Amino acid sequence: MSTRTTTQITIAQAAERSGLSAHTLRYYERIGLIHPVGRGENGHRRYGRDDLEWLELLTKLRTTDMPIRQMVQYAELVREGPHTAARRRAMLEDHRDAVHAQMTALEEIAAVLDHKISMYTEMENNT
Amino acid sequence: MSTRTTTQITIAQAAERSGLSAHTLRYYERIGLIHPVGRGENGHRRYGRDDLEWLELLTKLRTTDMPIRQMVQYAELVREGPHTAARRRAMLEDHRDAVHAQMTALEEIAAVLDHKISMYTEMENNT
DNA sequence: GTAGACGTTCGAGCGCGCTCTAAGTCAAGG
DNA sequence: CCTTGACTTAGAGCGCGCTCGAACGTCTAC
Repeated sequence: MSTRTTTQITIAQAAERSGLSAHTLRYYERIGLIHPVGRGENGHRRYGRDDLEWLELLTKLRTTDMPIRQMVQYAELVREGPHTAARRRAMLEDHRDAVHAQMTALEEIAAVLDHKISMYTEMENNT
Repeated sequence: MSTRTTTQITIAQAAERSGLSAHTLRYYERIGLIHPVGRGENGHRRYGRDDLEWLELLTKLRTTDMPIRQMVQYAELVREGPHTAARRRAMLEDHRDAVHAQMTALEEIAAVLDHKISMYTEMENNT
């Protein structure tokens, strides 16, 4: 029998590893973005491997501007079980498309910036 | 003598062409993001070619997440005259770098999403 | 001359995503 | 014992970027 003691860490450590603040971690839990995390004897939160992986996904989605409401929805689907897999995949696909669109826009604008910058450089040389 | 009557349009038209709301246009002017725009005899704003071009730049900077404070700073430099060109170029370069960083992050995450999506697809097929 | 569409100013309000405060619990160390 | 410090909760507050409302002015058509 394997006792499931998978590297339980404190909220401070989880904060440091995830790059989020302890405040934010509690906030995420409150709003249902994180499944209620386990507690130690003293009632303190203990974060395990899975929690950290989940946080990693969350931060990826956040940095690509997925709205929190959508992330909550995704989290709910995960909690509902495997039969929601198709819907989850659809959400990820939608988001991936959004990310692609974002990238296209960025590339276009980067080009415009390069153009403007070189115009400035030219101006500076022609004086 | 050329009379300077360069296609003066109303705020509603400027809103439509720029994709911003009239409310937002006035707001941008209030906070110094747009140099005070000309007025018709009735006191109504009249937007010209230059204004529209400026708006176009603004929206590009916004969609690439340049903070409004920074854009205001840039606008101030423009108003101060040509001797600020070097500083303006520096700002654009900084922002271009930020955009590149953003793009890199997006690419990385898009890859992760693709991976997760294909895992879901696999799951669905193996049942 | 009056309705209705469009414009003006000033200031308040809002949605998002945190961020922080206050008040309390608990454990370890001096 | 008492302090220190990491944790807990509930709820208030904040910065950003708009967004909207109220009250009023102006132009056009009927």
